[in-house]
Amino acid sequence: MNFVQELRWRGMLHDTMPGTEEILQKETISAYVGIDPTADSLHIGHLVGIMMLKHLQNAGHKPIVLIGGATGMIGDPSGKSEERNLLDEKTLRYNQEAIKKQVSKFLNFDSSVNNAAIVVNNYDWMKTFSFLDFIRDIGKHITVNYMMSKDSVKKRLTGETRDGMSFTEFTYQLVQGYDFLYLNQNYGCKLQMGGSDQWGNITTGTELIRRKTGGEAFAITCPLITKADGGKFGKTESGNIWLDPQRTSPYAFYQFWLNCSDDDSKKYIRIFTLLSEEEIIKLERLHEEAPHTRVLQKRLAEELTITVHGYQELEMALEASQILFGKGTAESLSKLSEETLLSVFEGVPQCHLSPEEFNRELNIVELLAQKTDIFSSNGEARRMLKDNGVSVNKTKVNDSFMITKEMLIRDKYLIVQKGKKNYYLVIVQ
RNA sequence: GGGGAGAUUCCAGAGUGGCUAAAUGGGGCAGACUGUAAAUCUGUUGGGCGACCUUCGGAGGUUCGAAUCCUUCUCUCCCCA
Repeated sequence: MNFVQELRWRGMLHDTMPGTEEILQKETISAYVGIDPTADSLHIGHLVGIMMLKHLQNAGHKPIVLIGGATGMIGDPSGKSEERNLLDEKTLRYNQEAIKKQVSKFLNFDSSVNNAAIVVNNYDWMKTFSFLDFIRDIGKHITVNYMMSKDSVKKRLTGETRDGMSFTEFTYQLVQGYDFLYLNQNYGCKLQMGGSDQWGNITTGTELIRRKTGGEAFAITCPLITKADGGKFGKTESGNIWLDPQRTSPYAFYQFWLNCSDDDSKKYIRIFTLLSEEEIIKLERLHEEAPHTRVLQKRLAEELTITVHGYQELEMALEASQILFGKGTAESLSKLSEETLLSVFEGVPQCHLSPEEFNRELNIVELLAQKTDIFSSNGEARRMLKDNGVSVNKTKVNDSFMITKEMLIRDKYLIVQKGKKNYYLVIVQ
């Protein structure tokens, strides 16, 4: 199976430029995907692009990860993002290294392989490119008419909201187009891949290459990842799901995938794992037979947690899930060793209290809203208590509940739950 | 430079002197049901136990009383030159 076919059955193919499949068959090429270095970690929204590169590399081609140090400062007009901040070079390099480290869990960077992945940063070639040079050497080749016809631009000018658009944003596609040209000339890169929202930007690049050098260049886009309920993929109440364990604990990461809806997990397992088609179909059949066992979600969560965090962290996440969602009781919690307890609750918000607070009995409302910031106001805490939404050490409590020293697990810990899934660890010391 | 429209609680969007902490929808959170799912239903969504306090772009003013009227400032969008 070739690369394009692979993407197709996995539901990762939205559009290709004519000739793309042929050139991939005919020769070994290099292709790139761009990533904005806005943080020192990737989040799971970046994973689709990475997986495209992964399949590309598996098919024998050379993947290039382009860090958008320059373009990231401008901001794509199609995104609803606020004004971008200028990253200083030090932060930029730091983020780049961090991102490379994460990407290397997926792609092979071993330079002894002839299709080893590489990371480049467009800041390196943009920083010395003067405005005058740019408009003369690059801007000349693309007409404003052409640029205006892009959806991302049109939407801003004539769409419902008519936001208007700064010149800077308008320039974006040209800068991204130049990246492609640069990579084409310096790395022989003939293909750019990205989300379907990138189509316009990518074709500006291929157009630029054709007009300036007469060279050939191609595009592949994948559908934007959606959720069955229409929500934005990769976001939870608490924000992005990051690959960095400091930002999203392996437990939370595992839980994210485990909580996917049935429909979504069918899609995601194709996109985010390397399982074969036969195996996925087999898993789906198992899932149909006994949906409640969530075969697909479990496998998806396991595969990804292993790739990103490793076996050991997966074990930990499984154990934590067992304790938090199994038939955990106050007793089972108190039986845990301190070490296990802490590892289970790693990544769970923690609050610290001094033992003096417990010299007398402490009212639950006071604890939740004043001593800690589990709730932002007394009223909210009371409301939630009244609605039967708060548990202490796995036991539901009401608003007259008093906390005593004796309730502390190992004389130090108190497990507070807001609803079913939101845990808080109160540490008394 | 000229003209017009607008800025409301997380978002969208009603409200044009007292009955308005502010309709409705979305989103969030919780409860029931369940598979730690989806769908559905229910409750809740400024703070305070309460008397009350703080909110409708900013600042002043009119009034017994203002999100609503006036003045001024800031910002956004549209149209004309």
